[in-house]
Amino acid sequence: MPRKSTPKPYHHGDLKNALVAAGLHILNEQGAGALNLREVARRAEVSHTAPYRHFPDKQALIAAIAEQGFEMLADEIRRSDASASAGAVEKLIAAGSTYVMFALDHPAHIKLMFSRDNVRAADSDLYRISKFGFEYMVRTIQTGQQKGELGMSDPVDGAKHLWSALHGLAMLAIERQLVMLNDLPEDQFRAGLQSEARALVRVVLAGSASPNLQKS
Amino acid sequence: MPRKSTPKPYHHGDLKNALVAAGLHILNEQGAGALNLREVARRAEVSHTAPYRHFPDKQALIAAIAEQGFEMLADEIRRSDASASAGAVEKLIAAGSTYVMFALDHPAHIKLMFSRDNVRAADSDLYRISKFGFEYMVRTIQTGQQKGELGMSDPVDGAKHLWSALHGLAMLAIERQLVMLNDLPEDQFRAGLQSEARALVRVVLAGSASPNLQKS
DNA sequence: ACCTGAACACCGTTCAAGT
DNA sequence: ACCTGAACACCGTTCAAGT
Repeated sequence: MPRKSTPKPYHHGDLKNALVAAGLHILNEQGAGALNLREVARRAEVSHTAPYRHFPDKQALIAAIAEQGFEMLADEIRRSDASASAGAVEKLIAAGSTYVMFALDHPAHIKLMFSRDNVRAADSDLYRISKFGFEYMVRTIQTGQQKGELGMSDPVDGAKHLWSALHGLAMLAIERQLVMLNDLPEDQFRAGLQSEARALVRVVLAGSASPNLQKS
Repeated sequence: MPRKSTPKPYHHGDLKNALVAAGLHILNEQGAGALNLREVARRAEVSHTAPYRHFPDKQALIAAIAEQGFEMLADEIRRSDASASAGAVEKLIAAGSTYVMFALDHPAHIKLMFSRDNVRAADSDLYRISKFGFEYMVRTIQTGQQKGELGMSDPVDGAKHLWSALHGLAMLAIERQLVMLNDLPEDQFRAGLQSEARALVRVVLAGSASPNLQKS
């Protein structure tokens, strides 16, 4: 008899990806506290030991979920680059805003992505993709300098400052540490944070271009 | 017979504080993964149910540990303020560097302090002390403006930008995301990060003072 | 090759007792 | 008032079996 289209979704072919998808779902719906191997197995409808056929331990599954997160973030940055207008400043503002909005939309996921406790360093694919955002900023700054749109001295320093500022804003936002935004309704929180992100990129770019910064 | 000076350290008087101290010790020595109630009880040499006489649940103990962390951080910022020279820029650079160095010295602790998963919002003492750093920056910026040392428009915006940048740098540093520092030996990592923190404060202050930042 | 059920050590929490 | 031991539900991981 021919297989129906939805009887046993995996159980054989693609359990590995199904487990990652299940983990992602749990992370988004129930948060990091609910992300455990047995729950993942339950959602994928396999026994609680089945995941061990595909991942050596819990950390390996989490690393795979983190990698998927960095790929999602890289996709969004590429999309933001494509739809932003041509100038380097505009592209950096768009990418910065995208980074912070990604964090707001996937708070548990981005915390997991940047948690050394959860994510082993060993995986080189994970390492590579985790640097995408930073390298995008370096490249965009370099291009902007060549076109005379940015007055910054060192692109790597500039990207470091931008990334620090954006990452900090994102983390403080998802931990509800930004008092001025906390009491706003969901949609205004989002709009307010986006505006903060854009302003922050402008401030860092302006500061990086400022000539009178002696070393210390 | 008279009590010796070290036989049963608590068991009565101050178990609550002893539990917080034990938790702190575990956090610093073994990391967040090892911080659980039974381990805390073991280190305090009481039964694994004794903590429930002082904290309703694990989260309450963690909130107390977080509060202690914010108090330690506030102390360090006060110390930094006292020893920095008089100018607002110097004070902000010193405080920013102090913030980042605190994170480097207590990585598990500061992650716990800023983790909404672990720390309930309910405790008003905790809430108050958690705002100390931000409010210090607002006050210092205001003073600097009054003395004409800072050209910034809004002190709250300035403090927000500074805090975001410093918090981001601190988090990225402790998660070993700053590639350019990772391969350095411990002491050079520390020195490099401190230099980054100081440079970052200068950049944000310069950018905040920059006149040509139109709203978006 | 891939999956399962029993089993072990461990944790958070509750509860009936002990002093 | 404060502390303890037994007990329960739950998790990560291992292992001997099953198809």
